[in-house]
Amino acid sequence: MSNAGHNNNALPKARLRLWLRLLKAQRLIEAELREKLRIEYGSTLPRFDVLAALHRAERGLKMSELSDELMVSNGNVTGIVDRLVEDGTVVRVPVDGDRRAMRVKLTDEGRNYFRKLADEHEGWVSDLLAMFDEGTAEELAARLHTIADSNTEHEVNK
Amino acid sequence: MSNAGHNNNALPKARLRLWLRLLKAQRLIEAELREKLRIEYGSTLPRFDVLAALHRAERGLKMSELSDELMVSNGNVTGIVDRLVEDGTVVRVPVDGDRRAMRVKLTDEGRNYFRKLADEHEGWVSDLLAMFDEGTAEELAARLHTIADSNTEHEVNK
DNA sequence: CTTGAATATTTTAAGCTTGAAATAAAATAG
DNA sequence: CTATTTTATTTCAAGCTTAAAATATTCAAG
Repeated sequence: MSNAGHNNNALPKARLRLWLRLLKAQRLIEAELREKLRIEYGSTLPRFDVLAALHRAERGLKMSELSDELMVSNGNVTGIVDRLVEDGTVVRVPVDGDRRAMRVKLTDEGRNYFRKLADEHEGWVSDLLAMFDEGTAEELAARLHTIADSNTEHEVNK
Repeated sequence: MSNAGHNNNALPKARLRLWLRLLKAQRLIEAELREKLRIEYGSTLPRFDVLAALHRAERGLKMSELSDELMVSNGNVTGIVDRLVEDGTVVRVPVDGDRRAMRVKLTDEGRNYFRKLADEHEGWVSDLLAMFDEGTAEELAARLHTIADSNTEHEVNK
C-alpha cells in the first residue's frame, strides 16, 4: 500500500453485519406479526400483504401488478388469490380489451375485514418499533430506501 | 387536545413506513442472493444460512441450537439438514450423555465448500449495500440491533 | 424405582415460494 | 392475413416453512 489510508477490508464486513442485522430484525418482526394474524384473525402474512396492496389500489390490480408490487413470483400470487377468493374477500374480474388479464379487487366484505386488520397491524408494528421516535423512524426509512433505489433491477420472474 | 404539542398519530405511521421499507430492502437483497446462489452454486439461502451458523460454531450445533440461531422452526431445520447430509457437507453426530440430541457439524468437504461460498457472499452483500460507508453501515446495524434487543421473546417453536 | 413432567428431535399436513413449462391471447412483422 | 414473438396468467414439481402431534429420552419427585 503506497497511500496513507489503511487497507479497508473492514468495509465489506461492516456491510455484511448490517445485512445480518437487517435480516434478524425482519425475521423477528415477521414472526410476531405472523403469530398475531394467525391467533387473532386466523390469517397469514402473505394474505395480508395481498389485501394491503389491493386496498392501496382503488381500482384493483392485475395479477402481474400484484406480483411486482409484492416482489414475489407470478405463480405465488395465483395461489394466494385463489384462497382469498374462496374466503370471499377478493374477486377476479376480467379486464376488458385483454382477455388474458385479470383484475383482482377487494369485495365490500374484504374491504371491511381489511380495515380492521390494518388498524391492528399498524398498532402491532408501532409497538415492535417502539424504540424509534418519529424522526428516527423516518430517517431510517429514508436510508433503507436508498437500498431499493440503488438496486433497480428487482425482477422476480423472468 | 389541551396540551401544546400536536396529537401525533403520525408516529405509528412513520414506524409502519419504516417496517415496509425494511421488508422491501430485505426482499430485494434476498432475491439477489438467492439468484446468485442458485445460478453460481446450485444452492439455496436456507442451506447457506445453516452452513454459516455451523461455520461460526467450532464444535457444531445441536438441532435446537440451530433453529434458535436461525429463528426458524425445529422441523424446518430437520429438512434442511437432511438435504445437507445427502450432499455430504454436514454430518449428524450423537451427543454423548443425551441420546435424544444430535450435534450437526460441517464435514471437511463442507467447510471447504462453505469458505468459497462465504467469500463470494460477502462480496455480493457488499455490492448490494455499496451506498453505505463503513460508519453508516455500523450505525445502521447498531440501530437495527435495538429492535431485536427490545423484543426479547423471540421463540419460534412452542 | 416408578410415575409424571420436561426436553430434543422428527413427522405430518397445510400453506408458501420459486423457477420453469404450459396455455392462451395480443402485438408485431412480413 | 399469417407467422412469429411477446405478454398475462396458470400449472407443476421441488423445496421451504410453520404449528401441532408423535417419539424418544431425560429429569424430578415421591
